[in-house]
Amino acid sequence: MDRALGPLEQESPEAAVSLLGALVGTTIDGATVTIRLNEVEAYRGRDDPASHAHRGPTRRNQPMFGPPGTIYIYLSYGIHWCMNVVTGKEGDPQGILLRGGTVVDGAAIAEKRRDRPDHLADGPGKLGQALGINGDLSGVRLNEGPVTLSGLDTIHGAYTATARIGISQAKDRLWRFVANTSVR
DNA sequence: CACAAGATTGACT
DNA sequence: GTCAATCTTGTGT
Repeated sequence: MDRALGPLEQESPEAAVSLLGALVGTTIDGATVTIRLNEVEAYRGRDDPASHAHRGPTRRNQPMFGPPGTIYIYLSYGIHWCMNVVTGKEGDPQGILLRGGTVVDGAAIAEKRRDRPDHLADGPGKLGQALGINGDLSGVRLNEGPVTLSGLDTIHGAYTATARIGISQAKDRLWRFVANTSVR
């Protein structure tokens, strides 16, 4: 694995914190969009009822069982492509849902994809749309193709841990991490 | 094969 | 605050 992705070998709740302030990007058809992450959520496997991997491997969640640094993309509500970064040990399904961030490069491209000038990546579906991703990229490795991740080792500011959003199970686990506004 | 639910968003009242 | 859109996936018959 790319040495810069070392933090992804940790358990997903710990790795999630290292993603705050990191830069995720795509280069598709020559167009690059880069987003600084400020909101992420950790998911695990068998022990996490809210996880897509809770009931074992399926065609969809297969990438979650891959090595850290793999990306897992799924279609939410039949409409939105959402992206996860796989962490932990290969075979032990864990992932981090990228819920939000701010566009720091390629804003014109993101605005065109979103068809609006604001709210470019303040939500998992919006972030996916701004990056221009789809299911074809699920299972691809970070920094070995069109999807990049950097800045994991950067010292970031304070953050807040809250319950995850939109789930009906395991609501007591505070695995949603949001960078405090001062560091955005 | 049938069907219910879903890691969301945006428009509308 | 409320609610429809939209369709894949997973599970059960």
